Amino acid sequence: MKSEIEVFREFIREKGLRNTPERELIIGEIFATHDHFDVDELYLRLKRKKHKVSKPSIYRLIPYLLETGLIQEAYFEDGHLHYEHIYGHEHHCHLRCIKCGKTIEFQEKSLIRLEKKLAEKYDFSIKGHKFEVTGYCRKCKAHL
Amino acid sequence: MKSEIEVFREFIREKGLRNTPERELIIGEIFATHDHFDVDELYLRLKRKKHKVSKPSIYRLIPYLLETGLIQEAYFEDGHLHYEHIYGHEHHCHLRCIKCGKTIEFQEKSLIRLEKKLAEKYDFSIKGHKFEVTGYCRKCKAHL
DNA sequence: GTATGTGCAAATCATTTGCATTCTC
DNA sequence: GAGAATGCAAATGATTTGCACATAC
Repeated sequence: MKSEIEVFREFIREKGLRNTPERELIIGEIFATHDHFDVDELYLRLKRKKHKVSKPSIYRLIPYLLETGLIQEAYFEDGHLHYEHIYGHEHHCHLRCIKCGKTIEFQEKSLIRLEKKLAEKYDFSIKGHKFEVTGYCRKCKAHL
Repeated sequence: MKSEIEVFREFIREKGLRNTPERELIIGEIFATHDHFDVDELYLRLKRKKHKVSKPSIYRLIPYLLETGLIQEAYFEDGHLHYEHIYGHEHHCHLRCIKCGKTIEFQEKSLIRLEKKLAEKYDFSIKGHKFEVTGYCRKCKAHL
């Protein structure tokens, strides 16, 4: 399987754009942990490692990463979007605690079937889906 | 079935808060159409009808409406949240066109079963779910 | 060499907040 | 009459943009 960077380089080449060390640093950092991320947090992680990358460069890169399918929007919370890298993962959904933010990822093949059914019924060309279940985790529901 | 306003009045009373004509106007406007709404659009709709309601009043009301379950967040798009009224509707999910924004609502009982399964498996107390399928509608996929 | 990408600072846009005033209970 | 809610204007925070400079191709 191609690495994330290779996928991105190919995309850049096909589009006639230019690659830069900043972009590779950002992508490297996104894939450095399994966690979800948001722009500010990603920026701080890069800064901590003494990498000189500005926030606008991150904001400008995100649409391309979405387009390549390397990342996707995960959820909107605390006034901003949170993303996750999906390249190399199976598609998954989220079970998220409203109180502490704990997130569990799970796979659900039945949703793919449902997607196909909808595509047919409504004559849509499906690009993806987001299934988010919210509630209280074991610990938090005990203290409600 | 109680009207939306009655539900809200009851909530206000129980909480020891105060009701106002502004709040009733906002709620009335939210339920005046079947469409989704966002704050700015709702504000303009009220303005057009010569109703004097400020945006902060809308913003301050929304958390209460979410708490009563009269409305819910529908999706984040164009830099802000979109809501929909759900009181009196069956729970539904969205199929949305990425290009033109056309949205189809559909019901899916199987998701409730899935929710229950997850609740058991991960020991969560489930509050709700959001299932959003995105793609291109018939018209838009023709012009890709 | 060209024109894309970068960082900075300023602008924009959604949302929140402080505050004086008004209104509900 | 006390405390909530309102509207306004200012503050905040996320994101975007203009621009001069750097650099990838």
